[in-house]
Amino acid sequence: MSIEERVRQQMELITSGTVEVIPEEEMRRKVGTSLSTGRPLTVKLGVDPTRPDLHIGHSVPLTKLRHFQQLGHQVVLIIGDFTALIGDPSYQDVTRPVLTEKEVERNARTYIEQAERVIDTTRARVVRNSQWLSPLNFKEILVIASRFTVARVLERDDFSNRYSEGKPIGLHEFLYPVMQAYDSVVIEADIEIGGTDQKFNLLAGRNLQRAMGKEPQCVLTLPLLEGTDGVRKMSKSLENDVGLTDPPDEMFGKLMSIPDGIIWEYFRLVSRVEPVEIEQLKARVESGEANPRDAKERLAVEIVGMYHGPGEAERAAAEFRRVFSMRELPERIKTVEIPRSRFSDGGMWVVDLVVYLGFVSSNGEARRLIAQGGLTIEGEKVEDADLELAAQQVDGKVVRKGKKTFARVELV
RNA sequence: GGGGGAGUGCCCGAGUGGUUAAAGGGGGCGGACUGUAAAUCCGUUGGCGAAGCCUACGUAGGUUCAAAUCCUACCUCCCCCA
Repeated sequence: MSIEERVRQQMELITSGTVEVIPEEEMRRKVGTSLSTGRPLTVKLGVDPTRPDLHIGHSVPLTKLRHFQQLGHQVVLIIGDFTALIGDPSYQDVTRPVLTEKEVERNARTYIEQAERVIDTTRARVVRNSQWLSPLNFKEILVIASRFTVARVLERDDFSNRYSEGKPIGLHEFLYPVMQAYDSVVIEADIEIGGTDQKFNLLAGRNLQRAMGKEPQCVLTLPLLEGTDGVRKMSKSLENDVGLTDPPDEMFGKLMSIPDGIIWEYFRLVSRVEPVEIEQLKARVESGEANPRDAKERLAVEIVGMYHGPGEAERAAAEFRRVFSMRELPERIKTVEIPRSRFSDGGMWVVDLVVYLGFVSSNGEARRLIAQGGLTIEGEKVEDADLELAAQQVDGKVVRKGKKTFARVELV
């Protein structure tokens, strides 16, 4: 096969699912040079260990890294343990809270573990940017920083919005893109990938490399995954995320709760279902032949399968049908032990029971729950908030709050 | 260094002496409906075994029969000028 043909093949996989490749021609040239010299390209992805968990949104760039691995290139995962101390100001409307080094380190470790679910970390270089950022002295920092201008940084919407709204911008936040750019200089990245929100930071790397006499990297941006609310970008802090370590049932439920409108985006970005098949499925739903619920179920099975295996995915699907479609009891219900002593004088007050089970955090909330008909014991609705329960009325019985919270009581 | 402005419940935000546990929205919780934990609609959303009583509007004092609202000091933040 000719070099040109192989370049074309590689580019097809590389550019699939991307938003922008900047500049595309240069990327093609790099791939060509790599193929003809046998030298793999260095592909960089930087992640900030500001949070202890990765969610399926993070798997979008990780999946792209895996594509590069498949093509034989060298992947570098940069754990931004140093940059995390500042926090990326991209698309933030407030200064991020400062993390302690200990928190960052703990997050960094879980990041690596979780990245292993998507890429082959044995073949990837995993490095921490504190390695080279931490030893820099003030003079060196000034030399690097002088390659950037305030006007340039202020062009960014996130900064200019905050600025015009009178919100504070820490001086250190200006240095964030500078540091990320310097990472590219140090590891001599050929390509850096990131979400579209990273475009400025990614291009900063390209500019700094050029300014410092290195070959500038190409930049590849990927779409941001919307959260399960279908409105905002997926983020743990917005609580609209699907965590990579979420248990199967929870992961499944969260995926079933996404609005219909973003089903296809999820399929494209975080599942392994082939594009052709996605299009067919979409067409069937749009023609009314198939139900969106079924498409969503398919999606949930795929994704849960990726992280927990197909067996667990099927189990979670069956469980979901049972609990939410059929309104039956789940297969596994957590058991809560209650000492018999709580029943000593006559019985246990329902309100106490609900609080004890951890269903609510106050008596008032328990009363409200009962008043609104959201509490059942062994399938029977509790109508009276003053109800006293005898031991045999609850022992071994299933208490249910709303649709999705269950506990089996066991007296000890 | 000078001048001005702001701090309200989980979040945003209204309220400038009394019917204010505090409008409205978001989020949460519950219910109805369904195709699902979508969408939509409705209810609810400080604590106390619920009577009444506590606690709450940056912090501490004060004025008043009565304070989120007025006064004083302090803390924190922001803006403008230099």
